[in-house]
Amino acid sequence: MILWHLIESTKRFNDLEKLIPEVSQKMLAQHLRDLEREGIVDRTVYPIIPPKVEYSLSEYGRTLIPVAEVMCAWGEVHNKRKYEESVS
Amino acid sequence: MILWHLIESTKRFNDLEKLIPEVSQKMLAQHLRDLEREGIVDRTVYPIIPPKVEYSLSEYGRTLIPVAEVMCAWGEVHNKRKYEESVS
DNA sequence: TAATGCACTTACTTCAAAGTAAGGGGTGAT
DNA sequence: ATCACCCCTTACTTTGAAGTAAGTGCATTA
Repeated sequence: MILWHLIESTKRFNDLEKLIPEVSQKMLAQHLRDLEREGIVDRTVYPIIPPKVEYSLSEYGRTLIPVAEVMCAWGEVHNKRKYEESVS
Repeated sequence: MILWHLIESTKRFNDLEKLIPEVSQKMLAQHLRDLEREGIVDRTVYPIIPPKVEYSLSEYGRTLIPVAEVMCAWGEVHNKRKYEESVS
């Protein structure tokens, strides 16, 4: 989910919070830390006030894009199928 | 995991139990039921004694194969990377 | 007669992941 | 002087997923 938004472009913490309101601050921070530790996202801190922290996909993280896309594509078909099921 | 083994061939409940010893009977049964309800696996019961129940990927389930493969491929690269990290 | 195999289900327990709520540190705006 | 913004962290609670253990039903085997 987080990654999905970072594919599009670099995002700030606050941006991600707004884009994914169903995830709490705690979880967002934790997952971002995990992704950073795995080297999947890059974290850039600007030492200004108010603070600004940018997250982006690392080169390594970008290798996940095809994986995300194939999963997403399948998910859409799956949803469509379930929808058609509920209609009929 | 379950699906991964079913890609290869049709399997009986007991086969899956032996192939994936780290998952309990309960979980296996539950996941198989879920997968069946989603139409991803087919369940064939042979009314013989002792009972025989076969699970296989449905046509729909087979659409997941490319997804599983791309995920698996990425996972291998990820593991390799982590291994090389731990060596250096 | 008792034990075994197959394919589960059920009841109870445990544990980690996630939710909730609050704080903190520093500055700029009201 | 106080509030708000930004990016989190910490402490406590809750929830749901999975583990464990036992039971079921029928027939063959020892």
